[in-house]
Amino acid sequence: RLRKWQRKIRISGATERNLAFALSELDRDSSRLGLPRSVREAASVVYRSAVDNKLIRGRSIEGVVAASLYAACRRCNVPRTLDEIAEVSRVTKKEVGRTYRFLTRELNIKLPPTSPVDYVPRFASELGLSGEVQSRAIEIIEKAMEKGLTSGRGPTGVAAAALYIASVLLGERKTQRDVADIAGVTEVTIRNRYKELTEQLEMGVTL
Amino acid sequence: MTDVDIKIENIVASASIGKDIVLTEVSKALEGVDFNREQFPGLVFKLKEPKTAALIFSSGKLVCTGAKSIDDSKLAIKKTVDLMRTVDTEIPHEFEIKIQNIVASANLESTLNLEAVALELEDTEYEPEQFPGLVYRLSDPKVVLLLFGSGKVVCTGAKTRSDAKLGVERAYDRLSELDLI
DNA sequence: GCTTTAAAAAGTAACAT
DNA sequence: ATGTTACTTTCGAAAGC
Repeated sequence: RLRKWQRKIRISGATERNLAFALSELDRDSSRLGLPRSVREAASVVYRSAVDNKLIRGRSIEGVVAASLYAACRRCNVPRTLDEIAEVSRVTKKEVGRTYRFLTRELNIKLPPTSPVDYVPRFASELGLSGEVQSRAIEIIEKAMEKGLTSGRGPTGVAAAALYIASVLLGERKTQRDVADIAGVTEVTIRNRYKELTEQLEMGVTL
Repeated sequence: MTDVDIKIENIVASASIGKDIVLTEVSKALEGVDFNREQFPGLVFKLKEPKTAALIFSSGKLVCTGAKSIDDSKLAIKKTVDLMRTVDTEIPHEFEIKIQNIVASANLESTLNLEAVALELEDTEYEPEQFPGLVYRLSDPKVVLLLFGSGKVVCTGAKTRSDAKLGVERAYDRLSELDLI
């Protein structure tokens, strides 16, 4: 009896220790990404349910924390790319993605693919672009989605191209290099996306 | 059932010549062999015709990849084993060959709105941030399909040509039922 | 899970011209 | 600015870490 009791204490002690470690890891990653407390809390909810459902087995705490954070960012419409999550955590992009798939499947979390629209506010503010440019970029993205121009394309590339076009149209022009750097894509990608958007959507040869 | 043409792009097959072999000996009969025991336990041999690659293990088992038809896959294995037999006459002439995986491509001839497919179709994964194709897992036949916005498709996991074809056709019909084609 | 092989799809990236 | 090469995803077998 006594042995069993002591063992339980030891286990719960380890559980608490692990949770404390996970939460500190979550705080570290979140602050490095400049995420609001609400997102961090959403991530901790995901992490705790992963623990409750015994999904940590065979996985690193860091990996599950990173994947929980990635999922929370998407759910809260303030997405971070797998690369950005991998940069601040000490988990590879591959493992964050793999653990994310595992968690969403096991916890029945159904998240639609990230919309390029969700990247607009962050990229725009980092580029110092106005609310008007943001609205125009979002209009462009919505038109693009209706015409199936976003299928298979990276959300950040689409958001970057839409912001670039909107900035030019509204006289707040930014260089492709600046937009590319902030969106984390190459100039070639912005060029490919805006060529497609300006051609397939009504826009004239305004660039 | 809608008929859709498929093209076999790659075949993975395995075989077992019932006898253990000494890889360093067998490698003398093969040209351009790669072998790093620390890196990988198998000996890598590339055959010119049919253009395939074989992984040969000391247990006498081998894996052949790259063939574009079942006949070519079997022919490639037979040719490789014939070469091995020049330095090990004990290797039997009869042994079993098993097709393990067939990769095929097809065209649905209709563009797809992947975000819509991801919402309506069951058992799918779509993460455009990572890969432009949508992953669709079918249980019967048990194959995995990669669907692209262009309407092009890749089917993998099938062990027979008919299962690969059936998989593509079932996917096509399912997309039709859901008005996603 | 990793290591090695081959192959297609379409997008993106890295480096060269 | 364009071109080439290469990596992302899916699958399976092999022997062993």
